[in-house]
Amino acid sequence: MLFSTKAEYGVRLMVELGRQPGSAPISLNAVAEAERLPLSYLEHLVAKLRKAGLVTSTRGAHGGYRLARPADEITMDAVVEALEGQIAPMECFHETPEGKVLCSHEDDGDRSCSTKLLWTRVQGGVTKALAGTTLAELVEFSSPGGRSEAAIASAA
Amino acid sequence: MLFSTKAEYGVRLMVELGRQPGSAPISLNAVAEAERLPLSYLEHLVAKLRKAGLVTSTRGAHGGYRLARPADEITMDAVVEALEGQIAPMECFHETPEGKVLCSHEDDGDRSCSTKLLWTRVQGGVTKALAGTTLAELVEFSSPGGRSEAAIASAA
DNA sequence: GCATAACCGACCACTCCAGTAGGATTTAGG
DNA sequence: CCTAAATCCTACTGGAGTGGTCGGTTATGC
Repeated sequence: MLFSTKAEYGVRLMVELGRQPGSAPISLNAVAEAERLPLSYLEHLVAKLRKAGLVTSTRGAHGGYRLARPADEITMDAVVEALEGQIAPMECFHETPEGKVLCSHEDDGDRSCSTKLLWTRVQGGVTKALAGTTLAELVEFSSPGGRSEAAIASAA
Repeated sequence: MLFSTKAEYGVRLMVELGRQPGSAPISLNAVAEAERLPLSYLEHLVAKLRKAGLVTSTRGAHGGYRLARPADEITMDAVVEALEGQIAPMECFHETPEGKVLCSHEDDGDRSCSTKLLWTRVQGGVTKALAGTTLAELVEFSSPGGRSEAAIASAA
């Protein structure tokens, strides 16, 4: 598996929040029941989403969570990265702050890493798919009158 | 990490085999020393590659491994899949023998899975990158007079 | 027949995953 | 003010997968 259930559950959580357009916050309990997911586990996930600035919370009775931004301004690379950590295809694969790609097998004077080409392409494919999908799309897709399956293919 | 070192080591192994154009088999020991990888661990990996029909082996003294096909006829999706198992972005993501994508959250009468759109796109991006890269490319890229870094970007 | 190699299976330490548990804190409503 | 509802926080745990190691068996060239 490329991703664990953290991403799976977390994305579902975000979709659930995006489904309600009202300004009232939604309790985790409501999300847990709607998606049939364990509440106590969702707590861990939503904490990551909050720390990443993707959702806001209001405490106390009638509290809950809201999207921090409109759903069409939330791309899924931010969501998945908040939940799973940095998305790299491989352990040896690091990204410098300037966005340059490094492989730890290169900088020790060795010949250039034979697998770098492959992992770079893979990462490109994943990030393009994630960054090219907004939460709004998922909300629309999952709603009863949502778009057809044909929409799945289009990644651009 | 999307992939473990099994894919990393296994791909290196394949590149090493592809580097020698001679017909003589290459011993695992030679590969292990060239790439500084533990021999006994490589044994497990090469077994998977052999079972997948990607390499052939000859036993006994002066034995070793060869690519089962020319390097430009080996695409990396087969290699990675042999090493890591079926490449699915998510546990709930199954592919039927006919190539149809199923999500286990759909077939129990539920509404269509809200995350299917996303994971389908991600998988598409990954498989496109893997299937669009041949072993021959990696061999050429890693050789001393190999192609420039500019080649990394091109995924088509 | 001996060194060299592929093969095979058992084992092991470690880490991460998925989830539970228990409590502390905050807040709306009565 | 009290209480129920909710977020928040930390610690713990069983299980699975990772990244190896080890010992032994079989096959083969010299």
